Amino acid sequence: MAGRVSLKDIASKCDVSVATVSKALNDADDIGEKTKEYIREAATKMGYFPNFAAKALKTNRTYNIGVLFVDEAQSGLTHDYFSRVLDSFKRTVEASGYDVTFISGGMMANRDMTYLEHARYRNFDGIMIACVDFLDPDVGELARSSIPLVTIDYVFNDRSAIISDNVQGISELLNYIYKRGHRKIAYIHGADSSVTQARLKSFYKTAMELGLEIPDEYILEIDYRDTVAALEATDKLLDLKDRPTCILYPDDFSAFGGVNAIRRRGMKIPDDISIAGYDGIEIAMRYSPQLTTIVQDTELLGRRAAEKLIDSIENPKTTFSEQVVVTGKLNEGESVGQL
Amino acid sequence: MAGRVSLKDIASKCDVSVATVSKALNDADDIGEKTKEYIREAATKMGYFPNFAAKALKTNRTYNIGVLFVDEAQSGLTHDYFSRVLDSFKRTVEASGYDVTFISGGMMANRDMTYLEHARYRNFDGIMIACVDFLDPDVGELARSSIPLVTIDYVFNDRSAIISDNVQGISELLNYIYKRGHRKIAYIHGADSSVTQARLKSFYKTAMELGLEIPDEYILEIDYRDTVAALEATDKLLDLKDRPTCILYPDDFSAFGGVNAIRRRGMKIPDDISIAGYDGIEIAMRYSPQLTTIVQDTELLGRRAAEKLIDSIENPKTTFSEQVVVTGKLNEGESVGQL
DNA sequence: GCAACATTCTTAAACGATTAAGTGTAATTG
DNA sequence: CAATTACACTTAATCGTTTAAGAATGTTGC
Repeated sequence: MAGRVSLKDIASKCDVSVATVSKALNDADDIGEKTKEYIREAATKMGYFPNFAAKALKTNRTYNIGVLFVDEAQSGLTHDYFSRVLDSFKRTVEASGYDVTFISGGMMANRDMTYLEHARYRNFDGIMIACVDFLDPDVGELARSSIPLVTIDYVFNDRSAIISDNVQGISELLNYIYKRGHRKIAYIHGADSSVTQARLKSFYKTAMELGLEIPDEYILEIDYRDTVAALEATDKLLDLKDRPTCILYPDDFSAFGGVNAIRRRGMKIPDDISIAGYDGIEIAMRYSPQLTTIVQDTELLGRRAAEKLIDSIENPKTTFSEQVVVTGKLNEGESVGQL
Repeated sequence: MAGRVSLKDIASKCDVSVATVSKALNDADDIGEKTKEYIREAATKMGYFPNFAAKALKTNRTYNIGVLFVDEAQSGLTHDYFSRVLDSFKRTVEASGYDVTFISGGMMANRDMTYLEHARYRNFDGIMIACVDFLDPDVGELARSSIPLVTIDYVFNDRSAIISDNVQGISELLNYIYKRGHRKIAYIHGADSSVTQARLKSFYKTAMELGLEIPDEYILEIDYRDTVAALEATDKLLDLKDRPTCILYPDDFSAFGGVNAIRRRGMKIPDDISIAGYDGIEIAMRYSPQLTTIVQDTELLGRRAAEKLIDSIENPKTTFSEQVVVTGKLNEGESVGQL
């Protein structure tokens, strides 16, 4: 009700010094039990809660975590996969008393700041980076700073990272498709990145293990989440004399682009051709034919990232950098037919 | 490189007082031009940027905006429509030097805070509320506070709000469907809320204007974004002796649930039955048949919300509360056939 | 009975900025 | 030329906390 109540107000009300009030509320051990009780009671009665800025100024701790989250494709928060990771991350850090603030580049209080400057200005206790162009020098500068940090799906030299197990995912997916009788498998993969490289490598390795021949024209590259490019790439594959019987897409979203191309020709999934996506976005699981895909454990990815980050904030001595791998789960779905 | 540089450091380096440095950097008019230049130069050379906490403590301005964004359906940030609004909001406020921090309820620094307490603790300059249960008493408490605030798609007494024009949207959609020759139109609407009420009212009004008969069994209620419920509701409609020729869904997402029910029966869209969604989420625009839907102008919604909020933060005297209505745009798509 | 210690509180400095009020010098004015 | 004004700076208080160091009181040990 009243304007903000400060320690001073409580102090005068209780006839003690400001220091006593501060210590009482922080449960210091040089304050008597009865005094503590008395002060605490008055504090709640007066509706006191600490002034964040003052506390931050003095303690150099903000309980605020900066999140760098700039979709390369400019689709921002709309990217389903990372949105979920972020959401899980947010819930976990909040449970430990941290807030989440977005790190922005560009203009900031009429001054052009780099990500690092912004992070230092806001004095974030830690930083999470996801879904950005990791080759951006500004991002690199941030990663080289001394601020506790965790990245998702990208490993910076000697910094903690949570990465989804793309090797296992592709391998499991490919094995499943093989088991369903497919031998002619095409892979439309995403644009170059560490994730793409891991997947491609796993694809070739698994194919070799299975004794599969993969002609060069079965491998195409498009941008992630580009339904139009996916449509065109699919058309190219369907135009081949020796058509694949199954097509892998970089992500579920672009798989939908493939579906369009396939439907346009009057072909049916999975009867005439099989497809598989990656990520397990909600709509893919709900739509029919339900997509065969690797469901990323976004909940776990976000939570692990949060846990790791908080750990390195609160125990800087004992915490070491590490890469945590989170495995996805095959959703068999209905889009890969039995041959 | 060095630890943080403070005004004091610059002051001693430049042989002036701290006050002079502060004023020089803030371009006060009682500092000589050459001195300003000299100090500014030293400041950049030393890598100075202000300490946010100190500034906030003194000026009582944080340049931080709290966003309350709790999906009722627990899907958090994954809600496509609001994610986009938030993204646009974020970009706009950042351009004016504000940051965005999530307001969380529940645990916060080992104390259970209400939204308002959290907002006051962080000293947000302003607050944006979207995508929450507006009947939650905690949300109401926040709305009744004196902090500048803007809501999206809900109007609190005497507070600014940005709302999408549901009346116009439904009307335009229904008129289009009518023009395509449909007379038997069913409406599966969302759960009760101000948005739902506006749409329903508009639906009935427009139907009356067009002289349409809407039997009661054509009107069903489900939760928003519930594909399973949408599937079941669709089945109910398709089981009627007197089937509708077109079905409206609460949102694009649930429309996909309807598509499943329809496809399951071997029926084709729009040949055997027509459907329409609402929102214009990305996948709906990319998938075939492209959904007939009202595309919400999420970019504008977010931007207007940001503009309004910043205005009321920076010009508290001259700014008045108002409700801004943002109209959507009909996407004709391919899911409503010509009869 | 007095040094030593524990307990509980207070004093005061500090964090890094902003800003009203004060000071000293130079320029203007009637 | 004395008085006023303008200019360019400094002093010092302040925002709301934390925390090291000091002080007052009571307790213990020998």
